[in-house]
Amino acid sequence: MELAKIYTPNDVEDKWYKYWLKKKYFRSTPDERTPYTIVIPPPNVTGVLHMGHMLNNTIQDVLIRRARQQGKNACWVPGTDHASIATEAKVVKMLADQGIDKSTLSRADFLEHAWEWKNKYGGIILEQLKKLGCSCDWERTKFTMDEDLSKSVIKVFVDLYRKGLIYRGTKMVNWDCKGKTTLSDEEVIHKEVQSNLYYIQYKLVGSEGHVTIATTRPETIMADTAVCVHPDDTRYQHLIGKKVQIPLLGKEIPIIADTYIDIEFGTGCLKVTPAHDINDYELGIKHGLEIIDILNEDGTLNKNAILYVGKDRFAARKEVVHDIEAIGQLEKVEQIKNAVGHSERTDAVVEPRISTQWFVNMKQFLDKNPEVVSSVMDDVITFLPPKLKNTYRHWMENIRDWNISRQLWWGHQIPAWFTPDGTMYVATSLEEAWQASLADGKQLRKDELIQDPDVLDTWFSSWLWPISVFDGINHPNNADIKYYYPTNVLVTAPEIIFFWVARMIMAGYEYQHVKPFSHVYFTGIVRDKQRRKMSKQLGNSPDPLELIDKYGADGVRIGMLMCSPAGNDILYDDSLVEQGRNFTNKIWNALRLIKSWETQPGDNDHLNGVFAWMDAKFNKTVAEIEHLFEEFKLSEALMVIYNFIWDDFCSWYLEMVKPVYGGKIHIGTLDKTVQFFERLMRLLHPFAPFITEEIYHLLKERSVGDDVCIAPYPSVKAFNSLDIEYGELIKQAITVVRDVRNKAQLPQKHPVKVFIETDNKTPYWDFEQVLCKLAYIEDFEFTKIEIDGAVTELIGTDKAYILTGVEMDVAAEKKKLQDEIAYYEGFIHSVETKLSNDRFVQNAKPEVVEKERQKLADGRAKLNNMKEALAKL
RNA sequence: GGGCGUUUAGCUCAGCUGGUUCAGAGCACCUGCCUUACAAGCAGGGGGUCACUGGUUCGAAUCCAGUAAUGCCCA
Repeated sequence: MELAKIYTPNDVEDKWYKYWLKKKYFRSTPDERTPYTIVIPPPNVTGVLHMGHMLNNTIQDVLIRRARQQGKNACWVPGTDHASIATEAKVVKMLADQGIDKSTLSRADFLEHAWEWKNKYGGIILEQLKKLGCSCDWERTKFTMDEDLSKSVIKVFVDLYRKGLIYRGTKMVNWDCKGKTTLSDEEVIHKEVQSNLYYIQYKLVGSEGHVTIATTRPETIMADTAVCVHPDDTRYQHLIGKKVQIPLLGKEIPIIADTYIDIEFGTGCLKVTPAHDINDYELGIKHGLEIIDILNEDGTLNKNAILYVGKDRFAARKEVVHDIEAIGQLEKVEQIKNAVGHSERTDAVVEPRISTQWFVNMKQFLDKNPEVVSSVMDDVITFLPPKLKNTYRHWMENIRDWNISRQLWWGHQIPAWFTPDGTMYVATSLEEAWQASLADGKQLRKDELIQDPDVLDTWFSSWLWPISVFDGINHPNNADIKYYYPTNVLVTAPEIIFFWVARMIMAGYEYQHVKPFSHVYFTGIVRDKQRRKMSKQLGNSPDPLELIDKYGADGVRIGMLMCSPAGNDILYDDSLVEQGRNFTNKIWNALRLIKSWETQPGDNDHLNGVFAWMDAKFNKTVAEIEHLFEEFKLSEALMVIYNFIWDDFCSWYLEMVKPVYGGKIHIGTLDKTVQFFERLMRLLHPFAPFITEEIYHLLKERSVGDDVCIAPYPSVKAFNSLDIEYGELIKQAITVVRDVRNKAQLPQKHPVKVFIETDNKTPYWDFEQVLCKLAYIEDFEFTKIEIDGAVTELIGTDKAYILTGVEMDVAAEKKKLQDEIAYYEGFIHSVETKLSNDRFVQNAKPEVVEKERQKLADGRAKLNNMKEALAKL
């Protein structure tokens, strides 16, 4: 068989992915096996695969594939969410490009366009996940606006409303002028920016003089309804109760006093704008001030502003400043740094705005479900890394009500209907609402009931995800939800901790009375080498599909995972995926080597030690990996496998069993080797699904259904550590001999004679041929005496005399020995000091003391050997 | 301003509830090799006062306190 010299992943990957799908290996239905469930954190339906997704989904796939191999019923549910704001924005833009203005469309027409768009472009990301090798049960693919999921959302809304956990209220909310909708607090990103602090004079009414206020938002002066000072502030005390005039506008407003004012900040005199600042709003309520809203939904000034009507808030700001300066009432401008809220989706500067919205009463919700906090704090749900528990608790303790209404069309329309007299009916359908109104004695036609035009926050759908994908809201006891819930692990980014993790836990306890998942694995953020977050705007992110194309999905997966412990950011660099690709190539070439061997009968007893070593070491490695998986240390587990395959298997094992040039291999050795290789492929498969499947099948003919994808994952088995010790000793011996040659600048194959002085000849007997082959030893013997003219080296506590046949550099040899003697003398000294310290011997644990004694004995033996050798020189 | 974290090799990170002269891995770097599986490779090698200061202890990278840098979240 001809195998390419370099591994080419592309064909291999497509082939096997199709094969797995055909065999329905990713399909899961409830049965008697233990379930292992992961629900994908649904990406936006508008989304395309980015580096963060790659990392996140690789981790999920590793976990799910391993579980599948372990014989669990592995179920990974894929899907997308409808992303109200982002999707609506895209559709609006698409329509605008076609010359259609959204405002000219009816809601129904708009939604038709939106669905059309979704069906055409939505879910690209799911196709991309297939390229990455993700083993989702695609038959279970869900979308938050599917019929059953929508029903779940409406049902939950009505239920929570009836329980008094959802209310409608007028409050100061975050307004996104670009998206023209409110946002929840979590959707507002505070960014530190340079701002101007304008000092503006307000003239006193009825007397000379003025007060000066400081503001970063001068365009809001038209909405001022008071000026406020601290009652103890001696600068202003005499002015309390008087009036000032708003510049330009000339309107008179009172000077009020409140202890809320920070005397130190600015001038200690605050303009109060109840409609456009949350704190001012509170002040306004307290002092009964008028609330004047001067902003339109798109951020332009409305007629209430009287001046600058129709102008954008930022344009108005400039003009206000300019005009105030012109009338000499701009005192000064200072540069300050302040945090300004931006919309997570549109990046528009968020305006505080009074409006009537729907809220979830979070405090009450948590009081009702105390497990939401305790489950995380008590590790009923474990967080990885655990440090995020604190963040979680802190948020929970300072939680504010969740604004769940959005002024959009794309999403779940709020199931509340209003009668012409303003009575509201919350119900799962118009029919139900109408019936309720009839019961109230209202004589209305159905079409007189008007539904609230707003939709629900997308997160109000996705918080139900672990339940709703199994239809557990509509059918609480169906077979799926009973079998798959709670899920095992949620893999997500730390940025989502409040949006998702927290709220999924809330929904889980409210509706299933059980946690939604047992573990939450927080991935890091993928950044570039300069630690900048990867983003489209910066253009610092590679295209994931190009990467897969160039390095192979396995290479990319390995590269991404190699260096990303839970919670740590990953600093992406091409060299990572390059390393991944190199590794796949290494494996490929190991296969090529094995496939090139021709077999012959005979015996291979001389390799028994090698087999025993490899076997024991494999089992030891499996145990290590098992342990690392338990702690979700996937990077480390991968690294262990990487080293085992590259070093132990390729660099040592294969070299040991490899026939000499032109020679043939014993059939039993080939069988053994194929077995080892196969076990390694099973071990590696969760990380690199494609190449492992390919190799698994190239290693030998397989019967139907014998695929690595479902082959048992190697389990922990007992092993004899002596087998490992012997192998490691021989490796050391080989290295020592090579090193002697190297130091003497002799060619690698320069023949040498080696004499070993040892108490235990077994390892040398077991490995003699291998030792001689790899170290190019011409003649190997045991000895009980010094060998003249030989370089002396230690292999553990054994002594090796190496005759190179070349005059040795006595001075260098002496120097080497002297250095080592000095080292061991120091070592022995330190151990002796420790042991002669009574307090150590008395206080330390007995096994620790025993260990120290052992160290001392070992050290002394070695020292003696070296001293003797030195004396001979 | 409040809270949480981090600081170990040039880079990215391991180092569990103190106990091998404990300082480790991968990458990068240096030296020598195109040795018929692999130069996407092989054989070797150098490199760190564990941020700083003090404390606890027989013993500290590890525990405690303070300092300094830095990051994240919230306001």
